[in-house]
Amino acid sequence: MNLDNLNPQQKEAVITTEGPVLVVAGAGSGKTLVLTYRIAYLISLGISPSSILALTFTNKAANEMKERIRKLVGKRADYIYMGTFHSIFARILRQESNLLGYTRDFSIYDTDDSENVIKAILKDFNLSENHFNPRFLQNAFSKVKNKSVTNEYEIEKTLGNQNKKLVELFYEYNRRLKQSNAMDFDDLLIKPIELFSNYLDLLEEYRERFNYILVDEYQDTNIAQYRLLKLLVNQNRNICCVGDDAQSIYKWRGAEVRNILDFHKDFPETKIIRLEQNYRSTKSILAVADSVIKNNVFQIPKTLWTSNESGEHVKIIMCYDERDESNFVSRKISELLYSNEYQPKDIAILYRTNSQSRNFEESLIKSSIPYIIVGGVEFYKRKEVKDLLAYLKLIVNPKDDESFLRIVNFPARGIGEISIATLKSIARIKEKSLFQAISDLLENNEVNDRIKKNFKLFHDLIIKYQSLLSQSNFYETTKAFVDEIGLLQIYKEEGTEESLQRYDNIIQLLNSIQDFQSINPDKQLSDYLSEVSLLADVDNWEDRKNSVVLMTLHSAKGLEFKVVFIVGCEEGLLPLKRDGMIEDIEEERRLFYVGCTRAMKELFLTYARNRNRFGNSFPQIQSRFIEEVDKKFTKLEATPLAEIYMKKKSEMRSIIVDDYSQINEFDDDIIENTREIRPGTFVLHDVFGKGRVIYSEGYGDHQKVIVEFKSGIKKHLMVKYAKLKVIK
DNA sequence: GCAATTTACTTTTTT
DNA sequence: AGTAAATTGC
Repeated sequence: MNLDNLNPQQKEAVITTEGPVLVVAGAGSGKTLVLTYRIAYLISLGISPSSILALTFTNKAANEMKERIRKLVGKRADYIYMGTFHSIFARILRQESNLLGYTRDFSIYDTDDSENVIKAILKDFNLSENHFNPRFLQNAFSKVKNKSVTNEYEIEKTLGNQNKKLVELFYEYNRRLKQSNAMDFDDLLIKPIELFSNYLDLLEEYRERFNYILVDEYQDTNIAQYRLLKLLVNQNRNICCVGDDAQSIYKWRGAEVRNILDFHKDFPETKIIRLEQNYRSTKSILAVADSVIKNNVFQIPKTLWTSNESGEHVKIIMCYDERDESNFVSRKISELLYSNEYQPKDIAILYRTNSQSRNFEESLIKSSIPYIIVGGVEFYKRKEVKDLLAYLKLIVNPKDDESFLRIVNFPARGIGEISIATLKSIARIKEKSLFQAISDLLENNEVNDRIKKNFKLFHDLIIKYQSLLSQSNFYETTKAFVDEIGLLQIYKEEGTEESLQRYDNIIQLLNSIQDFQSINPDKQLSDYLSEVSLLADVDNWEDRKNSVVLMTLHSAKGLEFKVVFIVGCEEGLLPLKRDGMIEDIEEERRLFYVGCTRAMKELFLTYARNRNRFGNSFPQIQSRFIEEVDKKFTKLEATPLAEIYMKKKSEMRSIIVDDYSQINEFDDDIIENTREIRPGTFVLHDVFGKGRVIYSEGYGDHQKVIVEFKSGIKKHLMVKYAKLKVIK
């Protein structure tokens, strides 16, 4: 194998195949390259691909890596065990499920499902949700599992509050999941630990199989994952972990940077390799990122350097408000696209919270810039999608109470609150799942016939499709099922924009089932459901679409773009403040660092003077991270609106100190004016006819635009003289 | 039991 | 401001 295009450290990381290796890889230092080459190299040495276990952070990363390895070693790449911790161990758990008292068709509950289970428990225990916040409990339970603590005292300590009640609820929660033949995300990590600790011969089997273990994004593994790794590593101790403590951004989810620091304690013979040359970014971008991250006290000292050119200055832009901010970004993107230096897919807009995407969506539409939002209300969390999936889960796993409750009366079939309460009490007495308790309800003389009839219909429906599923392929069965309950018809008849969207989503879901079946002809419906539950937002993003990408800073981890906009760089937003508290300032700083280091050529940092939150506008202060940036590498700018606002504000201050009403009136005027003619606007010109504005600069009498007319010619015009009329 | 209206809550970040 | 939950009226 040819390793000539690797630098000495990268090469060492590739060819040190035996024994524990820790690769401390700075941002953009070719970490993915090293992992792909390392795996390909192992295979070229004659090592069986199926003895390689490669754990990544997202499915997307796994697929990309597999694709790249395939290019190097061909078909053999298909046999590598590669995927996220969750998906790999879900697969193993399905195989060994009976040892743990689950069936192979167990359901996977997402965070919302878990929260619903907790709500149901609180109700049954007569506890107020005000006193026991379900979301808090869900979070706390997850923490216990992430830390993989098992003894009661430790559980109590982790749950906090010295509250025995919480421990009781925790046990009840797990009991109910087990009874529903369901696992939550964390179970997918701790159940394997349980499995391997109880069945040592089985552990030995897996240890032998996975002779080479590789872990990507190691800085974001939690204690449970680390324990799992330690269990699986065999006497050869061929484990290679790649990570960067500066990019650890999932501490809130239980990730432990200590896993990096402590690695050599468990593996004293570890070879530590540092990758410090950055191949991705310009000097300016790297310098900006570095000047901020060095304010963190807790970090492994390292010097990331690059031989790339200095490049453009990093731009810091002050905006008036969030709409001005999104308009600026759209304007700038039009400009970048117009220069023909960049394509839409080269550009990313990164923000701290999903809710920030809305304004950008609006302004990008107005400017006719193709875009794609990664995340937000994810596809698989939408009501209609979850409903259909709940039906399928119930058909596959009749013990799944959560799915049962979700769809038992949707579409409406006359099974209301009272009917369900009756069924619940029967289920509790008989110690059966809700679905299984239906047959008991039907034989119960105290239940009236109307209720019985409704349950009977529902029961027969599910039974029918259970048997259909065993007879024909699951896509056909699902399709027939959707037709029978008239799901598509319901949304079609409603006819609102929202329900048509839902219609499309159901179609899309059916298509994805069909695709899954044709790609994996030997797999079952439960495999599909499992895969779908473990998809991340980024996994669904097809970058071939050539669109500007909008996503959270978290989702951007591991990706790179030629141009990056980090928006909303304001105190309270980035770093994010909640309940008046900033959770963990160093983690927020690392998040900012991750954002900056995604950029290859150009980086824009924007902030707004005012921002709407919960319907009210609040004055904002620029982020401390912007203060920390070494200004030698930046250029400070302001949007026209922000400039006028600042000027006006200082003038006003000298005249009337407290009367802000005049500022607001003034603001409305200028906002209206600059909004009218902007990139994307269609205009009519006396001489040139119809055209579209593709670039705009300046404001008022100084506003200049570039218009592309129908004839194809582009004109630079001063709005003041051009007498443009806005059309549509 | 169901649809329509009112109220409450939301903005962390995700497998 | 926008959405989900809760409450009311039929």
